[in-house]
Amino acid sequence: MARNRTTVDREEKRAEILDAATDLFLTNGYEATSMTALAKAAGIATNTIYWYFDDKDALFIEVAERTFGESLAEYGAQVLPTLVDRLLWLVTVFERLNGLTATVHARARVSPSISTWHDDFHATADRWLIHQARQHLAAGANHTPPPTDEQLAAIPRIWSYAIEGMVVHQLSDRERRQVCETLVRQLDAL
Amino acid sequence: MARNRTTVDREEKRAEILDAATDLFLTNGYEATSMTALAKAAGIATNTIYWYFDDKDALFIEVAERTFGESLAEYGAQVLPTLVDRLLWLVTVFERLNGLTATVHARARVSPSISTWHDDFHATADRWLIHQARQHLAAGANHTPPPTDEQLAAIPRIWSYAIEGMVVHQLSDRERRQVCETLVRQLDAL
DNA sequence: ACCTGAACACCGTTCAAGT
DNA sequence: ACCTGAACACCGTTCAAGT
Repeated sequence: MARNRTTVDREEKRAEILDAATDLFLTNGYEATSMTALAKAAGIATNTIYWYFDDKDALFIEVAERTFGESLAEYGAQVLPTLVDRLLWLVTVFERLNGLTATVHARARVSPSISTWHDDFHATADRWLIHQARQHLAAGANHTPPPTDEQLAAIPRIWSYAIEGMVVHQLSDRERRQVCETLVRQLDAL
Repeated sequence: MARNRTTVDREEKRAEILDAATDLFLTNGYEATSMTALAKAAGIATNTIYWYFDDKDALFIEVAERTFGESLAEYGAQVLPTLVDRLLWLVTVFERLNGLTATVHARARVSPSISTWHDDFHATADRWLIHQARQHLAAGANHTPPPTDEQLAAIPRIWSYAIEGMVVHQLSDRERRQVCETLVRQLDAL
């Protein structure tokens, strides 16, 4: 029916704009990408973007969500035996987003939409990290006594801040491994 | 002599502009502060700023340097007996810079001047943090064997990323203390 | 419903002209 | 040497007008 046909077309057009935005945001950064340049890459007038998206921030959120989604899908297809490997993999996921991590933190202070998205993102990330920590500790089983929930509470924060910091400060592979190994060694020693 | 008189006047005028910039950057943020608003606050024409400073980034660097300098001066006048207290104090120093930490990371990707300043800043911070860690370990003296340099190498990075993360993500006092206590407990356990 | 040309209210920065 | 009015080349966003 016509209703359905239209909906499909709309999604296709949205996807085209998102493709261009993803490409430009990841290669040139958010601030360096103007709506005009984005429209030109998508082959439409600048203001047409506003018929499909609320504003530039909304575009950014969808780009970030899409990129993270793709990365998480790849995770299932991989074998990352150790916790150190899994943390290092997370760093590469964030690195793919290039300067977007710094952009999120800067824009979260002025944009309510990006701020709430950022909060949700960290809530999800924290759950994943605490799960990884528990799994790692259970596999080791060489500690007496096991750390309490209270003691583990700060772990996902320290880890996510470390991951963001490594990406933002562009550490080398060697330095990253050193940091991740220290993080895991410190968890074991807790 | 006239030479000297002129130099003094110039420094005074620079200081006036810096006062206005510090006030506006810290309360409204870097991006939200336009050169026009800044000029109005300083009581001069917008383009006059460019006779005293290269560009907006140069202004930012001087504001950041000045604010950190003042905070470090206060450090000497305080008594912070434990390492946890010292880390928590560092968080409040960064917090005073409001959203400027996120701005530094975002601008460092596009501005060479801010990038090199940022690198220098972290080099200094790393030396201070590693000194604090060593001092703390020496005071405790209840570990066998003491951690090697290799093992301590990642500590200043983990700490500075955690401090930046706590400020950027606006943790509560309680959460901050929890993170800092965990960081120190993990150092002791190393 | 979809798309656009033109305009709006900005932005950081430059430059010729003043004193 | 110091300061400015006016302009430059942008920016994200809006809106009336088209189809």
